[in-house]
Amino acid sequence: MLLLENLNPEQLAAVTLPDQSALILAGAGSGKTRVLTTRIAWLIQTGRVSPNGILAVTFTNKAAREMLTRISAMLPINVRGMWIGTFHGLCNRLLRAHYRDAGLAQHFQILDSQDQQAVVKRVLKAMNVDEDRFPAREAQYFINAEKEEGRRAKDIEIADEISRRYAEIYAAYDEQCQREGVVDFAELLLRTHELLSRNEILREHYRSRFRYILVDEFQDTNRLQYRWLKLLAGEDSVVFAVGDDDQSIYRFRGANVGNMAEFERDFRVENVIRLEQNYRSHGNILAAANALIAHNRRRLGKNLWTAAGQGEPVRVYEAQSDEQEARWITEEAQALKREGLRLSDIAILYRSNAQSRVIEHALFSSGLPYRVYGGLRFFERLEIKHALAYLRLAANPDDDGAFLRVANFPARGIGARSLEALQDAAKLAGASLYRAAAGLSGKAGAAVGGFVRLVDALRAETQGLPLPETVEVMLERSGLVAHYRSQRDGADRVENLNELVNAAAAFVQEEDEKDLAAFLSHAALESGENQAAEGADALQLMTVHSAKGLEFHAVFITGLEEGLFPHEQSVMEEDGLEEERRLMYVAITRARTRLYLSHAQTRMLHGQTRYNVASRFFDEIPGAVLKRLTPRLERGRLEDVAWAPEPKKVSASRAPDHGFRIGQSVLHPKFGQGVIVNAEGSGTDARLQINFGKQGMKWLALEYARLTAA
DNA sequence: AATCCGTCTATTTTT
DNA sequence: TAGACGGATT
Repeated sequence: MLLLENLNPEQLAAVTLPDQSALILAGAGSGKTRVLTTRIAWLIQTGRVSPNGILAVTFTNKAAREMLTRISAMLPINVRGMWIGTFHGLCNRLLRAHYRDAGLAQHFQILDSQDQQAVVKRVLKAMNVDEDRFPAREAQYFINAEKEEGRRAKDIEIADEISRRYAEIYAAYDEQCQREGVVDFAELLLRTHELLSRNEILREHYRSRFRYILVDEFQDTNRLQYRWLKLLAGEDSVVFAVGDDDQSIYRFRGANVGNMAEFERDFRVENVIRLEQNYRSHGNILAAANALIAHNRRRLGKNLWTAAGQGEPVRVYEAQSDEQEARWITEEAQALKREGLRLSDIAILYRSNAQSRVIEHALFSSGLPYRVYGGLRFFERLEIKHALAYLRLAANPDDDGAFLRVANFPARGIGARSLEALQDAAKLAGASLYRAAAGLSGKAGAAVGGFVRLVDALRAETQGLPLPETVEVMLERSGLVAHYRSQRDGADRVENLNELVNAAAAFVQEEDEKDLAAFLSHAALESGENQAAEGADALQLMTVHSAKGLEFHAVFITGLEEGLFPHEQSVMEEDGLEEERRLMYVAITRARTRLYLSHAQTRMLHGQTRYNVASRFFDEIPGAVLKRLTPRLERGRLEDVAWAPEPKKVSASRAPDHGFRIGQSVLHPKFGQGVIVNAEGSGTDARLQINFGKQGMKWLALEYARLTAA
């Protein structure tokens, strides 16, 4: 069969598995997506199932789109019948279809994290909660965590005053959302789960429809998502779960790798297939990755191999400072460019976003084009949020969040006092702001009344209009475009607002949907491109997390220092170090042919200079695959975190006369390798504070300590 | 209603 | 260092 050509034996076995649930351990670069999509195509082509019987779940819209495109390329069928999407997207689809059974408003809106936080804040204020003791951030986290455990406010075990209060906040928050007809991300999943558990007819309907369920990135599923799958699959569906425990890097947002083991048990998995042949990286790179990840204890076990040769060694660079590291990256990238490499095939990775600044600075000075991933995305921009708020009010006037956002934007004389009066009235009546507005009198009533009429007019005028025109009318009538046009630096925002019209047009065309509510949920569920894609060939700067799933010819992993990578906060956490190591594993396996690892002795962090020791990950990679580009500064192995406290400034007027400087590596006959982190005194009084890593931090008198420069 | 200023904080991120 | 936020000021 044409479909199955060029699959390796393991891939073939996975694709053609008989009707039993299976777990596919797919290593980095092992052709995971290919297996997933070919499996679907094979199921359909061999007549095991019609497209209608397929449910495929992914984590990102990007992955879902990719799957869809690949399948349509393989099969001459209409892919519309298949349900392929993210957990949230699929839940949204289900809830829209059964909103009444789910107890939701017909045009319920979806809150993104920002919106959710705003609702939480409003609830806290209305409850008169002390926001120092119960910060909105914490409350939001609490609510989401509880929802992900499948618990409602009433299910929470009250242990103390604090948990009692949080449970109350949770309850009030849910009531508020219900009143407004809005739903947060976790709610989409929980609501669907509750709907299907409660409603046997619906449950059986979907169970018998989706005979084949496929899950991508299974290691990233959280508890609720897993329960959701179990509920939907029932006894008879065949679940094909693809994942890689070694690439589980999202524990902090609820991902539960344990789901993999649980899946094996719950679904009586007899087939665990390992895809270990890597088609991406050269031998040395894989050797580094394998050796590193072998240091983790909790693994399902897997070893990548490649038919390609050893390739180049992994290059290691030690810089004096973060700035020098950045300059070196720039030079090296320029050299690669001269060799003919496309800049977009070079990635510069870091553990945390703050690290990008120095690098950007160096790149900017050198004139090398680059693109930074992360940051604000299209639908998260303020002007877009404002525009969407008008649309949301047109679709669902009870959306208080949207109401508050734009009632006085652009300014129309509705001040804080008017809004407070309105909120009081709404609270008293147990109604939304929009509905309470009618009962408001006086000056406030007049101004608010004007806004309500605007919303009504907007709804009336856009009735029956095509979506893009609805957006256009809204932009004009709301006064948003006029407002930004009059601002000196509003040009970009006006441009973005116009872009929203295009987004609506694209949505109508691609999704074959013309409903405003559908467009709004699309906006919430798919927050859009991370940054306008610049056509120019540019270096790719991103965190290791966002590099997952990507590959590059050359990869720089920067800031490989204790405290940074592995991050100091993770080292304290249970299992934190193992996750950092998986993160490093993900970073390494992004590279096809060239890999650079770099670290700096000195780094500016939070406005203070820190003296960092090289990451322990260097010690976990065999020296044979490494090639040092800088003179070797061998240092003690670090089992625990070690970094410098704040150094005292050595004033220039009393420059030390002993020749040692802060940040320098030294050798001590008893304590071994260390880094000077502080110094005081001079001459025979000179004392140095040295970080000996595992041996600890010591103050030594220079006169007696037999120190040598390392 | 807009702006200024001091305080606080500071992994990782998708939906 | 630098951004976000809340409170106070103009």
